[in-house]
Amino acid sequence: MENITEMLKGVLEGCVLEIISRGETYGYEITQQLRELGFTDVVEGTVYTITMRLEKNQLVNIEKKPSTMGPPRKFYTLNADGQEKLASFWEKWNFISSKLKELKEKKDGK
Amino acid sequence: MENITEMLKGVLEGCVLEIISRGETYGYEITQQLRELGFTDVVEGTVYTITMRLEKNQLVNIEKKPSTMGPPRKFYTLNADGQEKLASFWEKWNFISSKLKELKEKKDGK
DNA sequence: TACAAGTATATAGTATTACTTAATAACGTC
DNA sequence: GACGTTATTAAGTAATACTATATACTTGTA
Repeated sequence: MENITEMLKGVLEGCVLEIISRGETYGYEITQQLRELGFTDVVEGTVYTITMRLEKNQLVNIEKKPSTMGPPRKFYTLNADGQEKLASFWEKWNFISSKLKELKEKKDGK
Repeated sequence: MENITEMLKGVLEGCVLEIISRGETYGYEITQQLRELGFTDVVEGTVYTITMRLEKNQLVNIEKKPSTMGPPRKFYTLNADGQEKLASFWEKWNFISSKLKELKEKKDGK
């Protein structure tokens, strides 16, 4: 499939928020989960710019914990603002998704 | 609803391609159709940057015709490359859409 | 000891895209 | 002629994902 970068804009951050909302997790693990989901080309750098942004916008709580497998991990959880942002993300996604569905169905003559 | 700009990236161009594929049309009319679809905040300038890009990437045929309502209109139709790009757009959309659905459904415990 | 590989975080710089704003122009009508 | 609608264009901005790279800790192994 062709490059999906542009279409991921605004979507990837929502995915990260959703993954964090499932329970405490850290950057490297989030990257792996995104790749498992199917976004196989997502790399650490991309996820870290997102988590940095979440920190900067104060949407997450942070707790640093040691790891037996490498350097310390920064665990994230959503705070109230983060949950609000997540809800807003799904709202926007549902809106666009419904509009695109409308457009597509018109195409197929349904 | 909050600003959906970022989420429209990569999506709006696909919508324009789809609208053109329905039949010969021009920038101003495309803008109106997008607004009717629900993207009420889309303005001419945004659509023209997209049609300019389509021209530059040679995805459209262009025919200039006079209008009784104002200045001449530039009518667009999709060429073979444009249709390919449109198909690629829907492929990418279906992919991301299915992944997001997966993520959302896991959320709801379905 | 040295080195590679896996885990983990961080950051500077780039490309793409939608948006903002404004200019220009043709036409009808008041 | 002024104004509203139709219609195209262009310069500049902001946001985001990606590229590439650096750093550091642990384990295995040669």
